[in-house]
Amino acid sequence: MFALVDCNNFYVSCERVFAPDLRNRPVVVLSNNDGCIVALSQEAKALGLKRGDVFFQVRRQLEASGVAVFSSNYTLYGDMSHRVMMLLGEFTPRLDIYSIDEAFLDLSGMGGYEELKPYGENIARTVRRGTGIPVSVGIAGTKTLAKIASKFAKKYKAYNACCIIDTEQKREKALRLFPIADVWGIGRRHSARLLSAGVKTAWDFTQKPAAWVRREFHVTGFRTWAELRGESCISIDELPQNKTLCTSRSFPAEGIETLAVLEEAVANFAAECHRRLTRQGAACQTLTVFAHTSYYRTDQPRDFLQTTVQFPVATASLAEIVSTAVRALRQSWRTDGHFFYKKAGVILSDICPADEVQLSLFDPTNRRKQRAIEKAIATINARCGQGSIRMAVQGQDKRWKLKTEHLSRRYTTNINDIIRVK
DNA sequence: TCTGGGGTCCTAGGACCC
DNA sequence: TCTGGGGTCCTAGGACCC
Repeated sequence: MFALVDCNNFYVSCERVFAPDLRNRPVVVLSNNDGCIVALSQEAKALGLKRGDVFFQVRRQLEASGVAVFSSNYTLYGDMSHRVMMLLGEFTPRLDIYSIDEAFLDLSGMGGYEELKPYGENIARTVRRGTGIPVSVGIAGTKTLAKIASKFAKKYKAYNACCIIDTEQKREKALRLFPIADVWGIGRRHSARLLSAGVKTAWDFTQKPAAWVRREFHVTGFRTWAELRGESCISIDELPQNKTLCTSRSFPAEGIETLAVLEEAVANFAAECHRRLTRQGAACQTLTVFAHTSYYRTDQPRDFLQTTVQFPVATASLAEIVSTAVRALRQSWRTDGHFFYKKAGVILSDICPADEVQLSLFDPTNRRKQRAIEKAIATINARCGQGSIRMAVQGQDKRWKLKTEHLSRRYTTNINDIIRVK
């Protein structure tokens, strides 16, 4: 059996933990740059607001309805996520962290309903008590069915935060109620095609012949079909390793027009990529830098820069990654025009474990010395805060900084922001 | 004025090998 | 008239997820 634990309206719930007056009030959380809505409370959904709504277009409506608005505070959400996952880790030796707000637990060896139901309820209670975050738990024999069970647990209060699909009768009943478009693995395209084939619910899909599903929806669709029928095809992945790693941002207002400012931004993106790369104990062989103008502006010249560089030997070095990114940007910078770059980013790919790097006979770099320096930097940054030591090209003033006009405090990660109880 | 940021997997088709 | 059979690797693009 698998359990899927899903945090309810995660970003909104994180904000509510530290601002209890927001309970029962409509709340939305915005994307970077306060661009669009990425998370909403139930009350906000009831007002007709949707994920993806563009902030400046719905701003008046938000003000008129008294909706609480937050810029996204990833420092807070990341830390809260970590706390939730730590608690979940105590319930199973095999935890599969699927996203910032979801994780699968391997419950193999557990007993029947009488044992699972209190166990699931206990998971929800423990997370709620330990972090303040409400969660929904779904338990079933496949990951796809567990996802469906968690949706029922979230929707109907009577489940007491834990829904279990453990018999054929319950499976059929659940699938007959479940719209095909909401199934994990069925996106907009597939659901449109399924609807035109007369498939409205998850149950309808399971009644289609295997050969048709395999032909029309390839192996991924076929796996979803089999999982819905109770055959487990997607296993627990305890240590997912990134295959690519990307740090990118949109810039506020007009964007960036000078190379110096863009260089500083790209250097910081590269440093962030490096931080995430080394946290996984990995190295990368390929680096890509890109920058482009706004897709929405038709009145300005457009441009898309992209340069990819192969490292001679896979690297995990801050200096090498940052300097290579900056060099790649300079290389692709155009001098024959004047552009306002609205977004830029750094992508690391061909990622492998740092201790499996293929060395080169002709590599002139002193890797041992380099590793010692990197280790010292990492130690100091861990002790004194990220960015205490950084590359000079990363700059100080962050001229490319994001717009975050509705940011909450870093309640859990900065001593100056800690909540005060009077 | 203003429109997010991060991933994975699969397939088809081209280029190449014997 | 009639153009083999078996592979690998790479890339672009599509579909999906949160």
